[in-house]
Amino acid sequence: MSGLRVVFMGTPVFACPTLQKLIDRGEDVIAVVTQPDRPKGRGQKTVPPPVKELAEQNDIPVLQPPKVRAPEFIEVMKGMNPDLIVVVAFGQILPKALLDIPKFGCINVHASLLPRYRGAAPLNWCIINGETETGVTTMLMDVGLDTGAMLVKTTTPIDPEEDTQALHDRLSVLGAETLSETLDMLTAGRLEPEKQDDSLSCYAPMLKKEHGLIDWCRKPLDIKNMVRGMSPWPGAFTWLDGKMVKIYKVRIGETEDRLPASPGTVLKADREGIEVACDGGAIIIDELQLEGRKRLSAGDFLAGCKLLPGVVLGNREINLEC
RNA sequence: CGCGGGGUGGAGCAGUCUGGUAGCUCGUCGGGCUCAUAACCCGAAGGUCGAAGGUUCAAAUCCUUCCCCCGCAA
Repeated sequence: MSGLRVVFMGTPVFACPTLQKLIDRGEDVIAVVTQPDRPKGRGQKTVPPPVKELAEQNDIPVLQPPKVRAPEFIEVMKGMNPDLIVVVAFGQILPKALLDIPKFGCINVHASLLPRYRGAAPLNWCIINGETETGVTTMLMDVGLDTGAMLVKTTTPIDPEEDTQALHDRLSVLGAETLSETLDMLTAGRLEPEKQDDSLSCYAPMLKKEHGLIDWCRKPLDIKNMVRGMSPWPGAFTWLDGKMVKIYKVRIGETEDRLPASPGTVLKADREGIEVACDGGAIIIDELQLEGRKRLSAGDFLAGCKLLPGVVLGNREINLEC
């Protein structure tokens, strides 16, 4: 408990543990700002952001401005006279007029080791690029995108088998803890903001669906990392029989000598998995999902779909009866 | 009413258009073969075909309504 008047800004599930932490600490969370309810999912039903639901459960006033840079919203925020604004995966850029309002500024929880992986999708890109370590950084926000001075940094190793979902769940909790630590230091007057070295920075842009298309011409390790980084969303995929197939889990095949096979060719398909040729080796698919169907293990998938060696994946044309 | 696919023994699927004996690949159980096996051979059990109503001599199949799952889209 630091007795701070805090406004929390965040939107998805990732932000919830941090909001919960603020509540548990007994901070005076005077308002929660989140994105407007939006049509989402099958049926396009309008649903509230996860952060909104958590806030309402705790009787915290919720604001959902379409644009936080709107002058009217800035005025509302000024009127609240917050000591601090905590921002976690909010989804909108905060203008200087907003950043200048709180006495202690705006603190952001970012899911990477800054200055690496600034931007919207740090978790995914860390895994896609095969990083072995990542973490959470809290920073004092400035007008740039994730360029503010760093406050507290927590690192954690990335397991070679970990996918984005698992990392997401871990880092969302780690983020809450890191923020808590940051607040402790803030109230103790021990924070020492450290400027980011821009020359070491890189960006993690928002993922698009196309990022998930598997290029079988790449190395086994690259493909495996890509599948991990895309799971569960947007999902790595390839084409089979003119249908989209999502690939959720793969292994790297034995790099024994093989007859040359063009990338994407199914080498073997049995309950052990579906082995597919790629550059310099093979990838074994363990878990996949045909469009409109359930997510299945390779064994279950093959029980109902005769997938024979020689079939080539990825070229979006019909080449077998399934 | 955003678009589309699907619910059939324990798992995954075919059969539905052109109503008429419940099928396939596995799994399970029993037996056999084998030094041995997740391999192979033989046999068996196991299903109100998502639910309700309707049409019909007869419905997994045709008509109506409802429930659930999933891909796109976000």
